[in-house]
Amino acid sequence: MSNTKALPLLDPAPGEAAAPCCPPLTERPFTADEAETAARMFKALGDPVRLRLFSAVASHEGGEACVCDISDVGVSQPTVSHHLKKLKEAGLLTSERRGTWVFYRVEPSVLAAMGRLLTRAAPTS
Amino acid sequence: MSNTKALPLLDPAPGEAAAPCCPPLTERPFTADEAETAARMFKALGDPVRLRLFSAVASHEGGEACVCDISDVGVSQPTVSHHLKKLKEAGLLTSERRGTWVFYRVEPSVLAAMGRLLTRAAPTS
DNA sequence: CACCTGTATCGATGAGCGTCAACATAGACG
DNA sequence: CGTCTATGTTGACGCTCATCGATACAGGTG
Repeated sequence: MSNTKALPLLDPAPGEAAAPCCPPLTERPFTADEAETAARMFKALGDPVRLRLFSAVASHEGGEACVCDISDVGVSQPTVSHHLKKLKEAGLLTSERRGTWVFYRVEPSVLAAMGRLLTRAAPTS
Repeated sequence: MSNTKALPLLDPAPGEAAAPCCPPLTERPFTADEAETAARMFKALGDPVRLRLFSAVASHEGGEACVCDISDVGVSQPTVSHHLKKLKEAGLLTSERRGTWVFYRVEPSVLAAMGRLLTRAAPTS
């Protein structure tokens, strides 16, 4: 159930390619709400296995990969599935069943939003 | 104890301002070692309170702030101290006692390294 | 020196998370 | 329809972590 439900970490403003959840970290102190939203993304990438899976998908051809292609991360198959689900719930990945295999694909706008988060707003001093 | 011990998440290559621990996420599948290193940074920012504290320091004037200026995040003072220690251990902050107060300051090179991690290598989708 | 303020540490507690084995489901193929 | 492969789900276990109150330490002030 809830296959279509994935809490978006971005404002899905139509017409805007990537509306970030928050300003750059260095621009303003985060509010409790902004911090909660952004921390969810960071926490999703805060596990080595998840980071490897995400990197494997992101670096794969076309930005998508079958589970069978990336499941060699040293943990059991249920654990891989569990982490992929977590990444999907965090809005970092989307999944699509294609015949026997399930393909995961990165959400490019989220990547851009996170990059903007860490972009130094004022590099001077 | 271990006041001077802070595991650096960057290669402290002399002469190189910011030597990132890892390539961009989209460039190559992370190795187990790279993932472990990078995940430590993400995990440090994966808590709303820590993210607020870090953002408060990063956005403060001069990139540094006294604890008394940023400790209004809804948790007790020991918890604030605990999270600041975690951020320091992750290499994201440095601390310096100046009289009565302790000032925390961001490590700019780490911020740049993390930004590079999330920089899309191939923006042409 | 006594006292006050700011910050760190300690010990405990409760919640959350990563992991696995076992089982369930989906599609392909005969 | 039966079976095989690929993937997701469930339940349980152990560990880590976020949080707090109490306490300790540091430094300024009288």
